[in-house]
Amino acid sequence: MTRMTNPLILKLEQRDQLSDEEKRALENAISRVRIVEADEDIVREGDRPTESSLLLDGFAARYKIVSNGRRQISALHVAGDFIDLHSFLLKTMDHGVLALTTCRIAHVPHTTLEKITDEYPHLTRMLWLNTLIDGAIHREWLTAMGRLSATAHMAHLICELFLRLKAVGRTEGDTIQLPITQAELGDTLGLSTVHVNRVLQELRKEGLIRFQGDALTILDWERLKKVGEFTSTYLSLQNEDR
Amino acid sequence: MTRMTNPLILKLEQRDQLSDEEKRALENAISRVRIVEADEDIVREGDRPTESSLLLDGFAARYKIVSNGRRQISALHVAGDFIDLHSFLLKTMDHGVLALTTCRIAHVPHTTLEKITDEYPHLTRMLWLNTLIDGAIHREWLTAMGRLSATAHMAHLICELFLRLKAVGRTEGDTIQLPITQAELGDTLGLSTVHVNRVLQELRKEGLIRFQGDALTILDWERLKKVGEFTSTYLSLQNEDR
DNA sequence: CTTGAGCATAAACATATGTGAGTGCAGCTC
DNA sequence: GAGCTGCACTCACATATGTTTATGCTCAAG
Repeated sequence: MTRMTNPLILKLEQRDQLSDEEKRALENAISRVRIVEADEDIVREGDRPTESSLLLDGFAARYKIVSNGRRQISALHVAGDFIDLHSFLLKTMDHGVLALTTCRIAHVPHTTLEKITDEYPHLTRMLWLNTLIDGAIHREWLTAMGRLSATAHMAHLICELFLRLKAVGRTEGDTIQLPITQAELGDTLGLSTVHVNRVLQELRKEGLIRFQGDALTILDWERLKKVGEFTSTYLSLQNEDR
Repeated sequence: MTRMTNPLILKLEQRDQLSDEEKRALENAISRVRIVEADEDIVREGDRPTESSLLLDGFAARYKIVSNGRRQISALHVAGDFIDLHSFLLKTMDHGVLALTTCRIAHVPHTTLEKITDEYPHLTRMLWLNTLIDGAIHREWLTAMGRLSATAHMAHLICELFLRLKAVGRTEGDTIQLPITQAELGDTLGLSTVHVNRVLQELRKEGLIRFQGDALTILDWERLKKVGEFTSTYLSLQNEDR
């Protein structure tokens, strides 16, 4: 495998400086890299992992199945996301994580994480920050789900994904690769597949996006933001002392 | 004020042991206590707090207002909850926090939190855990909002609040004091006030709850859990080494 | 004792979104 | 190149939930 910047480091460095020692500690934390194929579980509900999974490449979704078989996706993960860092302290997974595409995953043993919390306070805060941003995204999704129309909600999600992918260098101009089916989008937004389709058509008709195959292009960022009532504050994209 | 167990310590000790030194560090972290009246903001969106607020008594809500004036509540907080611990690292508040009742609030300066992360790794992990549980609750709410019926969602919320209040000794038998209006419940569940009323009537008619004034009594826990598809795993109520 | 505010409740009606069933295309496999 | 399979996409119809407006309680203020 070619040596390239770990996307987690890329992600954290947008929020605060990391010392060389901290970066080394992170790089060394990775014990092994694994490939998970699309539609396979990366972690299952009820598992008690002894290591956490860092997504190096691909798309993954945290999800939960409810009684009538319906599924809700509570988070979408992209390169650089520490998928189940929370299992380090929460111990038991209360939801599963699914690979939406082929995923390249690095593993960090919980014992290593514990050592980091013992020895690197600032790096610990940065990992904590990472989970706090996940929480902020959850809150934003709750607001969008509860109080925005389906169309606005979809626009919001697209804005968010674009910025998150941009933060880890995964955009090409105004285009992102979004290899997610409409059914999966429905499970993310809490909508039916049919309605996802209607909503996407509307965004297309309004000239806000183009979405063919996996390539999603943002045609009018300002209007898309407005439709989705999107502000990026919650993503904490500023570099600050933390 | 009478000296009584800090509800945060109570809350954390359900999840793992705290040493005397850690408890002392927590007690000492509190710089001043303040009363906030019902319907006042505790923190406002856009604020950059230099201290975090710990709720000692009362009910508070994290909320966000969207364009047409509608409001979404993304979290309900009870005694022992560290309302905006995340502002320690996220810096800028992306939402406001409102007192739903008169609230007694302790303040912990961010500088003190930083010192704790430098000196008390295990206590740091416990505070981190605290924010992780908030995140787990967010995910659960997302699932309930996206994929449960309004009635099930309400039942779910009631189950959760009951257990969370029980964990800090705020239940009397099967009854909790829930001084929250139906409009506020609507903003929490993403429903209209009218529909909240319908749904509560249904739960009453089914003999699952009694809810008069502020007193909410659970009449049939098992059936309420079933209706709300509630499992408590996500609340991490087990004591474990963390 | 009256007034008014804030809520819970109600009924009639409106609509965003869900459901079920089906079509057609693009890319695989054999 | 025939036949699958997985998706995007459509249409007709169903329904959960929202909206508007109004009523009546309860409790505090005067």
